[in-house]
Amino acid sequence: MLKLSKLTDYAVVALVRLGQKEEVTTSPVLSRSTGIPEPTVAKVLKILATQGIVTSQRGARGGYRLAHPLEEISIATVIQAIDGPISLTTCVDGGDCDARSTCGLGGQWDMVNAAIRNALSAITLADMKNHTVTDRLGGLRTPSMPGGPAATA
Amino acid sequence: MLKLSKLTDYAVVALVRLGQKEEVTTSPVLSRSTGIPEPTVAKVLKILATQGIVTSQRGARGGYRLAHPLEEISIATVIQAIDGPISLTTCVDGGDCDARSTCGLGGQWDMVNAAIRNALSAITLADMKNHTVTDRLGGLRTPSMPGGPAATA
DNA sequence: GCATAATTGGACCGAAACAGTACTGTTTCC
DNA sequence: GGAAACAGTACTGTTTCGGTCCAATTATGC
Ligand code: FES
Ligand code: FES
Repeated sequence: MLKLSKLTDYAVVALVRLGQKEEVTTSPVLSRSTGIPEPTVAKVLKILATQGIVTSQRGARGGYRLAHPLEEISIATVIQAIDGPISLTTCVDGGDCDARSTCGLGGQWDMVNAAIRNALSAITLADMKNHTVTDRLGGLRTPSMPGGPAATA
Repeated sequence: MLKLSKLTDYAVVALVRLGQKEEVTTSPVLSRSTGIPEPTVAKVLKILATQGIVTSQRGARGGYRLAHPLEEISIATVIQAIDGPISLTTCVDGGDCDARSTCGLGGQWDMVNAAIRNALSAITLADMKNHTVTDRLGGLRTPSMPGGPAATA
């Protein structure tokens, strides 16, 4: 369905909320603040900590804190942290595709991957917080897009 | 992992290959030509037929043919045909998100969805065939991943 | 210095979606 | 009438995802 995992959704919510606090924040507090179930938000924070997006402080009086300001964290970064690398197809530069020799379009998917990655990198968490979408997305237009109503059926 | 299904990959390969033939082409021929297993390519073609991307001719001497020229079929169209709608998060306009009231970022994901959809719509199957990437992607620049202009505020 | 409590870290398990396969039915040409 | 090819449906195995539980670590308080 080309939808990112719910964990990523939660991650963005938690990060934005975390960006509004200066102090270190614990998982239960963040859970109460966001409405996300405690174990889940804990897991998300854990992953984000391993990826260096948030810094963690273990032990009592511990918690999490943003490693970078909210404006410098792009959606792509969060997605890559949670969902793994953004590579739409299996036949990327690695190449475990079985039909690579015959398919004709060698590694042409990389172009698509780059396009998506750019689109995702252009949006930061600060843009999500308050929808001050600048005109940075102005270059992205939707062109024609055929195949709507099942022309032949 | 934010990767589209393998079926979609196969669909693009099959469609590009189909675009190189003027005649109707059968599933087994297409399978041999692309290296995709027969049953799988048949399934993909079937789905594409229901979505109106290819037209089918039943009976003996039947087969499939492109419904539109290769240049008019965007990647987004194929993805939507196979994988369903492109909606990255569960909390889109529908709104079955459980944390909508507390999360703060109302329906801000729609912006992200639109960005991806546009990026995907900007690439056609013809662009995949021979990497004649026009300057259509000129608008998609990689904006210095973290810490871009941060034009918000 | 030691016990205690709070909090993160990593591992485990069940569930759901996905990919692939097989079968049966309908349509068309020879 | 027979054969070839698409159409639709159903089933099964696999993988990934979402969620939960227990162990390691650190600050606090006595
Ligand atoms: S389908 Fe994977 S390389 Fe072409
Ligand atoms: S997380 Fe779904 S609406 Fe905010």
